[in-house]
Amino acid sequence: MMGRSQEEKAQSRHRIVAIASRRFRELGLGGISIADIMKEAGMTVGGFYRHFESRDELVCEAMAAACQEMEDSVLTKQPTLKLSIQTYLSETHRDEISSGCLVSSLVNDTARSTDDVRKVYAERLEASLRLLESQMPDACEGEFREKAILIYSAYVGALGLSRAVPDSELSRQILDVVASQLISLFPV
Amino acid sequence: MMGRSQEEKAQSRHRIVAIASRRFRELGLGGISIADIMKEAGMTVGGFYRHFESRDELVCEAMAAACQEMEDSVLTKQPTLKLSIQTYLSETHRDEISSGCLVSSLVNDTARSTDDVRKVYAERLEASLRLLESQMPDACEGEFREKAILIYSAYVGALGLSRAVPDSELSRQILDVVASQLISLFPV
DNA sequence: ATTATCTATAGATCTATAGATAATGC
DNA sequence: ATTATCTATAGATCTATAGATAATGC
Repeated sequence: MMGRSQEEKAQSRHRIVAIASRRFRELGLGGISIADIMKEAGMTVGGFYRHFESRDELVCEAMAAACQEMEDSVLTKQPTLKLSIQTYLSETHRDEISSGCLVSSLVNDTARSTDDVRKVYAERLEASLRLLESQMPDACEGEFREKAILIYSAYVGALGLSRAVPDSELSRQILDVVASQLISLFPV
Repeated sequence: MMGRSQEEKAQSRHRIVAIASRRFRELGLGGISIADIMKEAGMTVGGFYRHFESRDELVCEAMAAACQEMEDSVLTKQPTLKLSIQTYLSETHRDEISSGCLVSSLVNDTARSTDDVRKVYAERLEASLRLLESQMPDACEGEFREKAILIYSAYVGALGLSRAVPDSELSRQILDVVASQLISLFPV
């Protein structure tokens, strides 16, 4: 119906990526159609391919955007390992999947995806591991990276399990006991 | 084309469930069509709905079958905690996803599924936790169940991450460092 | 007669493209 | 003139159903 300025086009693209980034985390990489993403961005499906070459390109961009978002929020708000553990393994993080960590919410999807997707994912994982290493208290003897890998594995597993089980009591227990054990393993 | 005996029907059903159970773990719960599952079972799509009321019913049955399979193989073959850790976090388990543990390969799919699916999943998780508890060495002071939850979270996270990252060096490192740290945390 | 499976297809949905429309921007 | 978006649709695919076919089993 309308022509639009280049600035509006850039805003449209940003809106598409932001919505895709949230919906993919919530519903999985195959859980929402391009038509529905465009509708939520206030547009129709026909405009999509002037922004992206393919659906896969949007998947990569949306994952990269989710990574950047994590980078910005996490780095500033979690200065200590204890706070990082409590935040990652919180009921809030469990319930807000569409704005949460994609390393957990898309781990199965990524394993079944293209190499492009997996590379974006691995960059985010490496950044998270580096952050954990930097938060490791000096009291921790031994290799920081190895400990970071154990902590992050427990993160991804515990958050994933807490979202999968139907029993809310068990769900909370998983988050709580993994958090408290990680904290006691790596004392501040 | 043909009529078949009731015994053959039971075999057909078993074949459908066995194939679905493998393919769902490999490709995700939405990653393969009923037509393709039936084709792999040597039949066509038309016969499906005399066996199952809906696709969802097959998903539940296939997951329950995968659970039973785990129950049978794991219980007998992993008498000690150390062996359990080494088996779960092995490159073999990582690479044989279609016969591997569904708690790891379908954790994200389950979180986005119906309550029926989530209940089957939770039963499997509880059985695995009980097994881990029973393998816990007496030297471990403290609550066995809490330790089992930490170990299983690390299992699910580490195996998932090792399948998602594109770098095979990192993939192996994740499995190795999580396994060795778990073993040192819970000495035999 | 019943039924296990087949062929065929309706109806829904999804990706991607074609052509129209109405602004932008030289 | 260019282009950002729209409407419309082609072509593929998926779930579920209808009706036909050829054995089973009373």
